[in-house]
Amino acid sequence: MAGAATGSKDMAASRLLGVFREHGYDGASLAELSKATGLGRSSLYHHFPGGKEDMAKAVFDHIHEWMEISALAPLREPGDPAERLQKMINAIDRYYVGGYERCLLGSFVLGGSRGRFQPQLKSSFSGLIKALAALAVEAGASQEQGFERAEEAVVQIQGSLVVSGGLDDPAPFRRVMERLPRLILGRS
Amino acid sequence: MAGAATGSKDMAASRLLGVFREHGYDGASLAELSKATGLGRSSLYHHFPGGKEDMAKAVFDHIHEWMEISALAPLREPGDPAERLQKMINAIDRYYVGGYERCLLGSFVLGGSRGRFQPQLKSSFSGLIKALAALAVEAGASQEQGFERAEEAVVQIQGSLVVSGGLDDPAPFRRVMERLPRLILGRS
DNA sequence: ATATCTGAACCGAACGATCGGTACATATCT
DNA sequence: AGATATGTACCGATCGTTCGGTTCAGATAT
Repeated sequence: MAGAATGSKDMAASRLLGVFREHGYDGASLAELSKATGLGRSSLYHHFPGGKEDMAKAVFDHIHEWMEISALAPLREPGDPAERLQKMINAIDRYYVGGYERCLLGSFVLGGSRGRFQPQLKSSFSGLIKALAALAVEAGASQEQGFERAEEAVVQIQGSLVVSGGLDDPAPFRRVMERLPRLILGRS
Repeated sequence: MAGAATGSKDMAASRLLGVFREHGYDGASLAELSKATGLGRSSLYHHFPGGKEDMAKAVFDHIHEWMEISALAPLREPGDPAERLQKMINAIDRYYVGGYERCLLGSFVLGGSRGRFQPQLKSSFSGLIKALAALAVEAGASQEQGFERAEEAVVQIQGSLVVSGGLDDPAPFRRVMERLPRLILGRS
């Protein structure tokens, strides 16, 4: 049992994530956070002494870890760029349940709590863009092209989640997922 | 002075818009809505008997009206498609202050209050997509192509507002604004 | 003309409920 | 015993909403 030390806290964070995802930061109440985790109020404050804000930070860590392991790691493996990109796309598709689930990052950006979490948001978005840009460069793009393609990819992912949510129709998200390989790897 | 009858209610709605835009639905408190409009709490309830939800609905109407007049009307005028599109792009750019201001539609989609306003959200997004699609078709695209381009345009606008907000950098939004003409009107 | 009535617009105070957060005594484990 | 974890009861602040009451322009009545 070497690396399994993150156990209970990580479990809590994933439950908290669900609540923040559904209600946003302001909309997520301690009552629901408590119910979702199965922890009483004081237990929550034991694990997250900084209160609600601390819980949200833990959720960011959780997301960061997920992104690193499930989305970015495949991009850095050896092998065919197209295959590695597809692994990441599949991970993202699973994460957003085909476009039916909201993005917590987007929710925090557009919600009233942007300022509080700007560093985490910035780090998440730029990390994602950088990893995708590296892959694009590997696939033959120039540094500048690679960055532009990567930024556009993240823009389209985020935008499609908003539009799919607004239309109550996962099709826009699905179409973006299909466009991603050509967008990142080039037009041929 | 014929059509100026929408006066005070519309004025209030535009002030309310600012608060909802900045704090989201859950984050916007009656105290701030009152301060922003200059109306006391109970005066707000006089104009919006349905309370906070009613105020948000009024804000949607306000947005719908703005979109119809400032963004969509130019698209329907006679004249060069590229020029008409550029008018709309300029209007959007002004509306989001070059990427520094949030989108209320996106905020409501990603926030906890999506279900309450789904009809309005759906109508706004699909109206925008339809108008852009019509212009694309006029510029030579097939029906299907036109719709795809229009959807992608809205996806990119929304996505760039999220990414620009997350990175605290208006550049992604600006780049999308620059890409829009080619995206809608075709590659040539 | 002037007194009377009406109703829209407005207000601050107060409501019950819930908010995020704390204190503390009791478990549970080592 | 001593540290870690949890449940209960509670705090003041703020939430969205409602209430009682005032102001004042304009219609109506005499």
